[in-house]
Amino acid sequence: MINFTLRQLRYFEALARYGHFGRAAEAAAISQPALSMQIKELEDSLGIALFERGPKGVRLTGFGEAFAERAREILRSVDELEDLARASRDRLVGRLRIGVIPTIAPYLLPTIIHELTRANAGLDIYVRETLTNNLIRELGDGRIDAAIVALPVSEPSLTEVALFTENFVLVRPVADAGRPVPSADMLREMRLLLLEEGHCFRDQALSFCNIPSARPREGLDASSLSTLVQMVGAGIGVTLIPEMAVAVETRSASVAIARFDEPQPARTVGMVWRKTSPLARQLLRISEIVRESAAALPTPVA
Amino acid sequence: MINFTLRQLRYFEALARYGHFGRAAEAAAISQPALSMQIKELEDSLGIALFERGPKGVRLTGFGEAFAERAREILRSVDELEDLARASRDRLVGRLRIGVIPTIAPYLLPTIIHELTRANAGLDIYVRETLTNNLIRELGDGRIDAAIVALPVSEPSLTEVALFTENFVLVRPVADAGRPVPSADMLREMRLLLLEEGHCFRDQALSFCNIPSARPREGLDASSLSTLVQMVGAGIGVTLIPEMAVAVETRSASVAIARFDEPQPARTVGMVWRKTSPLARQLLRISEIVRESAAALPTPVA
DNA sequence: TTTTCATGATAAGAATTCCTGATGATCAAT
DNA sequence: ATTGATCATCAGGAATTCTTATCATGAAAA
Repeated sequence: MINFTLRQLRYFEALARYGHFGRAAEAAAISQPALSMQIKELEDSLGIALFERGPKGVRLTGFGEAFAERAREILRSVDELEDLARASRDRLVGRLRIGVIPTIAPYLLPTIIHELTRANAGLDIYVRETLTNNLIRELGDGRIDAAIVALPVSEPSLTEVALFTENFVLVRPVADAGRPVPSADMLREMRLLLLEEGHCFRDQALSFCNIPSARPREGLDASSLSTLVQMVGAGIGVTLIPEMAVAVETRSASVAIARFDEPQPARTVGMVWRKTSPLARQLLRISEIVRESAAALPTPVA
Repeated sequence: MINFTLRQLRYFEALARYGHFGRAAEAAAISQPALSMQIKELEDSLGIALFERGPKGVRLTGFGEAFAERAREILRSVDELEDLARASRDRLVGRLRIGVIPTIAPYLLPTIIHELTRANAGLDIYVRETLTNNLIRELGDGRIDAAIVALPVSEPSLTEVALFTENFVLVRPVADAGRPVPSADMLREMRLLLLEEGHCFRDQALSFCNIPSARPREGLDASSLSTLVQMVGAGIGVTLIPEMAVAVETRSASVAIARFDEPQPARTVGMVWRKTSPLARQLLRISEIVRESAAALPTPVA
């Protein structure tokens, strides 16, 4: 059974380079007998001589030369692998799989993807956009590395850090623009358009209005904030959207935006990952980048 | 200082493959704690986690996957290197540099090169044709691996093995064809054509005639047996050639060949190499191939 | 919940490997 | 012959690696 070690390859390389046990041993920072033994062991395990010993030094055999060529290549690969490790130690490298809920993704992702790739060249970012429940499950399965969702998640196996808090604003037809801002109770009596079941934002909006989320509601639910705003523009009703969505969603729709009186409805957005994730340190740094990116987004004047 | 071992790489590969310490340890034929320790050591030396531990097994991190890809490549190269060693153990491989003296080379080389490459596919044969002195020097310098010369060489640092003994035959003009074969003493009085100084064959011929080789001689010396035979054909004199040369050299010249009476002049041809050469075993086998090749050569009828 | 099971980590001692320093053997040059 | 240089060998000790036994943790089952 042939079985040499990287150490032997390194010693071999030194001896091939110097052609002299004493000097090669010095270069390898070991004693000459240690080098002799390792070379001998290497040759024995290979069953073929690598060097021809002479009184004035040693010389590679024909096989030794072929061996040296491949050995150097292996040592080079090993060095590169070590370099890769060194370079990856603090930087995030390779693949980052991040999940984001649909009511955040379209507004936050362009910025944070840009910031992350800028800060970490060579980082491949995969994005998964789906409902919170799915994200939590995929996080547990190791299908994604982190998720950006509304807090709290309250999974003991997950670490969660808050990123920012955002208010919800009222979206109503332009005709209503000047009218007073309705209270939560008034809102309950209005025709309130909401997202489909499963979106946490739907539950948050209902909660603000003190409406039990289980209660069946008349009217169609929308599958995206964009659709909701279009429906408001068509005069079907009113809705709430997170303020982060205002800039994007009201660009092409003729609707009026109004802030609620204090206490404004709001939600806390955070990032979560497995407590056991070895990326914990890097994920914490990423969460900071995301926080800064979010803070830099334009706030709607309302 | 990062410094991992091939062993760690192999263990890592097993764990990456099985995703389970126990099964990977079994596959690597070690205990589970031993695997745990080596993986931990590897991760510590890299300064970055390779696996994410979970209660139902382990999973590669993003960096772990990049690492695995390169690690597998390294392990593959190592395997190939071991294969190379195994394949080279008994077979002669790579480069064989062999020297042959000019009075043998043209007659023996075609056959033995053919035989050697047939027996050892992948063997590159380099041939050096020069005088014995040069061959011995180049042998000592490691510029060639073996030499085929007339014995004895009497260098204590060299191993010499006899290959075959060949007689010398007389080459004389066709007009002399029927005449009795001259004795060594008679030969001394005839016009004997010889090779230049430095050829051992010149000394061997002179020795047969009991002529001191130091004595200056009239007439031009030839640089090859071929020229000698041409000169005989032109009626300039007579000469001796090794019987191995007869078939080739008398093909196109009109000369007569005659064997001497016993004891016929002869020389022993052998192969020599450095005693320290690690190719010793293979060279001995090669010498046998050469011996057989020589024996198979057609003997002149004379 | 409590128990059980599976998984990886840790600890202690034994086995193995590796290294150092001293010495030996060989060869060449003086 | 003597000296100097070179590589091999040896013995003892240091370092590494392995095994067995045990622990800690979390998930599944009762």
